Amino acid sequence: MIRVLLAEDQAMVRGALAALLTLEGDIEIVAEIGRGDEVVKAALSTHPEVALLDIEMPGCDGITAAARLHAQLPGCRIMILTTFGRPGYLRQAMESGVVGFLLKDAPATQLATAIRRAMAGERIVDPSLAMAALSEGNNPLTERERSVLAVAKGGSSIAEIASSLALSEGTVRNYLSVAIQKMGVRNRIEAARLAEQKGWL
Amino acid sequence: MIRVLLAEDQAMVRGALAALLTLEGDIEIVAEIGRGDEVVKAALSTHPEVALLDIEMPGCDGITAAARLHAQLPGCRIMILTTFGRPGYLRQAMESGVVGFLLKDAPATQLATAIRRAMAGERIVDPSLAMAALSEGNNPLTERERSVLAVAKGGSSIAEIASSLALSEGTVRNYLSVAIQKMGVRNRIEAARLAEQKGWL
DNA sequence: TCATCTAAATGACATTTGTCATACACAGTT
DNA sequence: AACTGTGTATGACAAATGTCATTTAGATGA
Repeated sequence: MIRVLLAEDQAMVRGALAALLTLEGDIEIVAEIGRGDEVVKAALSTHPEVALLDIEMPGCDGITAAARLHAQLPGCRIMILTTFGRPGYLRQAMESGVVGFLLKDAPATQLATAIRRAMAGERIVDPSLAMAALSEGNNPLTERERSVLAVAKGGSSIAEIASSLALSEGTVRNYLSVAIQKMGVRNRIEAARLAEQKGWL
Repeated sequence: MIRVLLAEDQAMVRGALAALLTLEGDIEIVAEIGRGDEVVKAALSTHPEVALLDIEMPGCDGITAAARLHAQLPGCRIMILTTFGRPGYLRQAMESGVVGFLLKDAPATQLATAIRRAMAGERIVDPSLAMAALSEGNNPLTERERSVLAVAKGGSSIAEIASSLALSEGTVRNYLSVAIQKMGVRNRIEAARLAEQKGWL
């Protein structure tokens, strides 16, 4: 039996995935969690061989959870199972010790297969996502541009961004302006959108 | 056996939900669809007794699909199963002939129960959502304000919104200004966000 | 018919935003 | 010590945006 930990915030989806995996004779769900910050604790007490993590979770996001889990329990194979095919996430995930990256758009049958392949030591990446990651290239934004965009995303005014980051308004405008040009969009709303969509946060 | 149609765009979630329901002895999935605009066709050929629709789907959204399905096959009990607990959606859904509204945040066990209760002629609404709908009150936006906000949501400039709706720029500014004041926010980005979040689209 | 209402438009105005040139401090290199 | 790059800041300016008073043209209704 392959011992699997399942972390996904939507209870119904989590339960459904558990049902799906339980139908496979060789897979056993040893932990079900709905928050990112409880992953490590649950893993330490249940010793899963494979951990399946969603990215969007309350507490902490799946990629952060993956990094922590990898540090604490390096023997556990971590797979990300998520809605978002942002190439930037794939890169971050791979740097966090993740061995597989599946999309919820993939057929349900692939999930069990992927788990078995992960157990066999393979790396699993959704092929369409891998292609996208290659063609996307790297994050063109600097650290500061990212942080400014992250705040701008919420719809704040320049003045609010400036005070929330302890920068001057002019500086904030500069970063936004540069980011807007780098991404070839026309205002900070589109810039924030695009950056988020690509996983460049 | 209760004949169920399942429409949900993420293949893995769809498959998992199907597995979950199939475990129940009295439920049979007669159709699985990943697009809103294929719901009616599938229903006409498989005659489900209950249809489970997600809101976010390619082709057309679940609420529109519900309205069409209700018109074509009034005997089929339609339930919305979705991520978004926007009270505005609940109202629209109820006006579209839907008998139940469940959130994916609810425990997995509730799904089968809800299906059986729908078959028994009950209306099923997630209690937390019903409360929210009551306390939220009504959509304060006029038709035009809504359409302008719907375009603004994508990050377009005023000029783009104006041409896309065949209105003058000044008029668009007026509508946005009124909407911004009605909602007590500070710019159209926040206004669009808030309106969407409340399901006031 | 007249009064009223609404959607749409206009124009004026202040504020916010995006762009750009420039400056300065600091760290790391050469 | 001089050079380079980066992060931060200023100030100036044009363009976009938000606000407001006012107008026009249809539609509705008494």
